[in-house]
Amino acid sequence: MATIVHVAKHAGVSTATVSYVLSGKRYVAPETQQRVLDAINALGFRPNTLASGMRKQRTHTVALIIPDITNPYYPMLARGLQDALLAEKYHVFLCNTDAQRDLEREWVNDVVAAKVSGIVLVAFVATLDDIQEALAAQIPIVTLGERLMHPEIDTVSTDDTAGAGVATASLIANGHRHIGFIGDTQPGALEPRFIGFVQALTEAGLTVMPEWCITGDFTRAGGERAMAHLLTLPTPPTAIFCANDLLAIGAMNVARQRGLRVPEDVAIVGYDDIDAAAMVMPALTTVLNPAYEMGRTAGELLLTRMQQTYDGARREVIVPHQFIPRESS
Amino acid sequence: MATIVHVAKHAGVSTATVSYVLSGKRYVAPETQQRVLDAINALGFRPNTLASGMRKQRTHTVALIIPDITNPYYPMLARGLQDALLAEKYHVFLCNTDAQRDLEREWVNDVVAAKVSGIVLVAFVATLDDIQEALAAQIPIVTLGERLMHPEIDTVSTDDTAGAGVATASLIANGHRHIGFIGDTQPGALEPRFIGFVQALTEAGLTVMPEWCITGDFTRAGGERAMAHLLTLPTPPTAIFCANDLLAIGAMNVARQRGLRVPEDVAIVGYDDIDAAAMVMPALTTVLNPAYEMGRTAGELLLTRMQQTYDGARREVIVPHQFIPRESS
DNA sequence: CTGAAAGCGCTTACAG
DNA sequence: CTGAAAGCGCTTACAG
Repeated sequence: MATIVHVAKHAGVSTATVSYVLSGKRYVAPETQQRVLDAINALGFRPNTLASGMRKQRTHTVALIIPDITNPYYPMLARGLQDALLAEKYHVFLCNTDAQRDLEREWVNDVVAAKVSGIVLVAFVATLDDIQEALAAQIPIVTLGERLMHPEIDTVSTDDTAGAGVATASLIANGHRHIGFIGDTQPGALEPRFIGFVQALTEAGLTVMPEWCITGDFTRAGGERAMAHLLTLPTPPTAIFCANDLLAIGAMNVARQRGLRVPEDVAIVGYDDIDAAAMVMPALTTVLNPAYEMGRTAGELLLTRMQQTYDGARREVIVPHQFIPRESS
Repeated sequence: MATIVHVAKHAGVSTATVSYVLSGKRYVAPETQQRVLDAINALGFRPNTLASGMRKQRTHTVALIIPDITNPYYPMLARGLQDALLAEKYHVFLCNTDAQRDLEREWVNDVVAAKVSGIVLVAFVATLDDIQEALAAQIPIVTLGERLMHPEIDTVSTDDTAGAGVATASLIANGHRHIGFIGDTQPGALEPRFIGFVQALTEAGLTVMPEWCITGDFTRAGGERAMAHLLTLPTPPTAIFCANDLLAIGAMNVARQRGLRVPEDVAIVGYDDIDAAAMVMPALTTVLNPAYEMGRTAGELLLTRMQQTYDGARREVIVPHQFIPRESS
């Protein structure tokens, strides 16, 4: 394997000059430059990224720290990030935390020790305390969602309240007056979807009926249980906004098993736009959770920090949601 | 940040000794060892992996080179790999090639230059030529599928022929005699699924009807088109084996739109067991493509090579498929 | 316009 | 049982 020393010898220059033609950090006479380039080609030289990382204490890689790549939301996020980083040829470390605090903390410290150039963090439970080492090491961080506020951490998020509002409003626009909710009515990461639902009803002058608002556990089975319960009520809602697609698909299956037509007898809207949403029958109306776009945005924010083209105050970008009307409403 | 030099001073030993207590590669007197350990704790020392990688020309990371993490098959594979590597704390690089040859080649060369400790490669088009640098650098490689045969490359694969055979046999066992196929009847990566189908019919003494074997393009739309075509035939098949779930879901949707009952009027079986397979109605009978298990196995094979606990001949492990009966057949 | 040389933080062959 | 020192392959402050 050729090193910079071989190239320097071959071109009759110092290693410093080779390094400078590679980095462009100082002027090199055109003819010298050409000789170096020729030598690089002749020897098939590839700079050893490890050695340069060692000098610079940065490895030209970005750590993506997420709960679980197996959750359908994250692959898109990962791809968006990679696509943003591709042109600059950053590598990406994939780190799964299973949303456990000690793992979130451990991965952050671990990749700091590995001298990554930047971190994209989807933290479910970590606090600022847990990422102290990264902050101290001055490694740029972008978080998804608004959990980790810090003057030097950029964040990208979506406006779930608005997304839920649009989805609910579409039901109202279709003439529904009896509208239910399946999801989480309690404070937590997904509460904004409930808030958006409530706001939309209120703005339309409708009242929120507590017995139509069910807390389910965000699985298909949870949706089935919630729907089964709603259907025992004397007057069930004619439309339901579900806080995610799994819930919606479960609800839809139960409705159809009971002989109800969707959307004629009950209209159903979900949230996220997972793959299955387009595949079920009827295809599910939903709100796209823009994972790809968020990943890409995170990558772009990170790049400006890593390349030091920006080092001002905290930025927060909100990626627009997108309502996807299909057949279930 | 504390370095090995600080630890050595603090413990009153040489850096060599610190290094040896860390690696366990030579005997260190118990008391000395204790002093070093205490110093490490006192200073919060974390070895700089970059520096050690630089010396050893290996970074304790594994590159996962796949077409696209966004394809629902690969997240499971990635997770299986990570879980296998977790105990040994290897990092993983995620590399998307979009199944393009130049990208496959480029990523391999790139991660070789980055001195990864091992490579898990899902190559769609690369040949042995394209991975020459990795071979030359003696970096252990595990490939998925049987495309890249080499005495030093371990591979893990599934027996798709057998899986397709079991799925088709289940249809025959249910009394079907008119069985169609949607997928790819031509040579290629998914041909084994057609071969398994043909073998099962042949073994049962049934004839393969060419007009019931449709080449679709492995999307839901492809399945819809194929099914629509089959239904124009004077006597359509009463059961269909589809070479993947997307195809099967498309076929099922068209059947139901035409008023046919599944499985009573047409039975349908898919392949892969993607998330949506369990969510559609009726839930899809399918064959599990054991992505997680394959990732884990790849990780295990790689580990033995990276840790040099094995360096014998090429190994090939075949991960068992699993038939998943549900409602569509 | 370019070079000589120190240094990033480890590991390990050599020596005793 | 342990240490002194070379070296992995770059980058960059210093110098001219």
